[in-house]
Amino acid sequence: MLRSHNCGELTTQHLGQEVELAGWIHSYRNLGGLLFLDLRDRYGLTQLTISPESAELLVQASKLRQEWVIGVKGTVQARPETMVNKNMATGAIEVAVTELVIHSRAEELPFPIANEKILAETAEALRLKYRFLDLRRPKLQEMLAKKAKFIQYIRQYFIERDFVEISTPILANSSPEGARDFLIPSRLFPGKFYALPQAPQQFKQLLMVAGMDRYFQVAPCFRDEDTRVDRHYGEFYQLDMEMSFVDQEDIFAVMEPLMVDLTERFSEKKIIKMGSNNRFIRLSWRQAMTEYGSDKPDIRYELKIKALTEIFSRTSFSVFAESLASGGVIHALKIEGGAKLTRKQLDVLIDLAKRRGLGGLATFGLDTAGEIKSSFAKFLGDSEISSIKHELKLEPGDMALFASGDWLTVCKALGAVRIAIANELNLIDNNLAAWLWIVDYPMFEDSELEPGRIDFGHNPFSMPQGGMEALETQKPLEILAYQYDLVLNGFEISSGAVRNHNPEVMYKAFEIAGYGHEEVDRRFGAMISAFKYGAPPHAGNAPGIDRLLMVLNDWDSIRDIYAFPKDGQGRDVMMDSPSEVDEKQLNELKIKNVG
RNA sequence: GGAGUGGUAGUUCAGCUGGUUAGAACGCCUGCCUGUCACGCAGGAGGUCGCGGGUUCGAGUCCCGUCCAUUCCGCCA
Repeated sequence: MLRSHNCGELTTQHLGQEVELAGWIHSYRNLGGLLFLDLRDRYGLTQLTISPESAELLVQASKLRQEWVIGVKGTVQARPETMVNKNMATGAIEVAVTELVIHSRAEELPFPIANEKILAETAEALRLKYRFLDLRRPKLQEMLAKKAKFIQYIRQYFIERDFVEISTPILANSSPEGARDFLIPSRLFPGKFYALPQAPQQFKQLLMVAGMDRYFQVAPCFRDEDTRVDRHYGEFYQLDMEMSFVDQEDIFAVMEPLMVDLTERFSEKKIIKMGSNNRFIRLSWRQAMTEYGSDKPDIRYELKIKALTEIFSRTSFSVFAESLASGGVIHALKIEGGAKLTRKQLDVLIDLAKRRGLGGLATFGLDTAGEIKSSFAKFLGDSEISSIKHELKLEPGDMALFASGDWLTVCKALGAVRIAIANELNLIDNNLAAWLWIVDYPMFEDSELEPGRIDFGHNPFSMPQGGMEALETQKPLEILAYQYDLVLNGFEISSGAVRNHNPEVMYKAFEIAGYGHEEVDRRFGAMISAFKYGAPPHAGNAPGIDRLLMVLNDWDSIRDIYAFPKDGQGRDVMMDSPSEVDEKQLNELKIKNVG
């Protein structure tokens, strides 16, 4: 061993002991005759002193620089009483060095490691290129350790409940379930491709058919989509789980206690807004969209939206009247104390609404004296005005923003405005964790690409509520699915469903979305065929592990949660991937180099 | 794919309406310093102002193009 102790463990209990430490030089302070070094390793910092008794040692040590790796032998001694550093775990002691060995030197650093203030501002591109240096910071090391414990806890939870962890293939098949695939050319079958799995969806359902009725996996998932603050490029991990002979309630009953445990153990946040029986609140998709303008609403703050279409059914305000005539709706977002918003703040909000497809926002508020301040009250009748006040329970100082137009556009735009206001008015309490389920998703939706065509709303493998009968008798857009999302503080944490395990129902559902029998067989052949040999009813879901940890800890970026993340454009700037490959490799794969 | 913002020392930034030799802090180098912990003090090195073109007597500054970075949207469970 090149050390007897680590840099975080020595205390006054070790006084007088001869110890060996090793680590990086975090900082050095050369006072001429006396030299101090802070030695750092994963466990902490320990101050080393080199005093003039050994002139040779002092000369040797005066050449040391930041981030060199050294080993020392020395004696633990108490610091003089007035020199104790209370900000340091090992601040009561220091090690008087008697022997010093330099394990390796460091060039001038591309960015400062010891200076957190400057480091925090350092361009991410540079830190990613030197990720091994960035990872020397305690914050990132703690993150990696915490993530490991987090995953360990999850595994333990499922193992204790008789779930079996099963690995599914990484070399899988292209699946037309949403995102862009990563393709891997086959050498043995030129012209054919593997795809990295976007999720183990089909495999886990096949495991249910196989009878492994409780499955889970910390599953790597791959999607070739652009990054976001909460979306890492390319690869991420899901806690994938599936159960047989269960319904939606059973999945909730397994997931909720786990999420509560994880919140309590791995974040400082207090859980709020639990529903009855201490269970998570549930909102239907339609209700969430109407009241919060989002299918992943942040309910840590109120700011609710209200549908007020009825009030204006005979309005003479032409903007609203025209909207209603073309089947539109009118919703209002009430802002308590909103009358204090400045013209400039309102303009920003209106601009946001316009970018989200609205013509604008109409304002209706009461100043502190109770007088109406509104951009459109002059076009309204008395009964409309009193209905607005009554329905929104407007008090002096309050204000509401009105939007009219197509239902979904109004919902989404007001949802964006709602979030902007919460940020602007500091309504968000980061000490809270607000969990909820969004349920009753529509099975189908109007295609955004081809108006008039019908697409799956969410996941084609979900069981329609009402089963075959619903598919045959109800209007497609009115059919709901047993589909549920788990939401925390405005982030979608998980998505899941009761699966459709009946081949006939599946063919029918696909038929409605415009897929013929043969096409379904071609694309989902393995699964459909398996369902013809005795498939149990099953359901599951798959929380994103990285995103969950990020939200629980208020880490700013999903990239903080990976040891070696890709940058904003999906590159690994440290390893320089993606990169070009040898001609020989391309030839083996029968790929022509077009570059 | 679209839009916004930015690019000046190793790093983080300043540089007003165009004007002499482009600055600061930290880091780096040299010297001094025996209780520092953001050590202190003195001195020094370090710059193709992203790149190309243009306007001008004169461009880090203005204009055009281009590349790169970054945020949001599109996309995405």
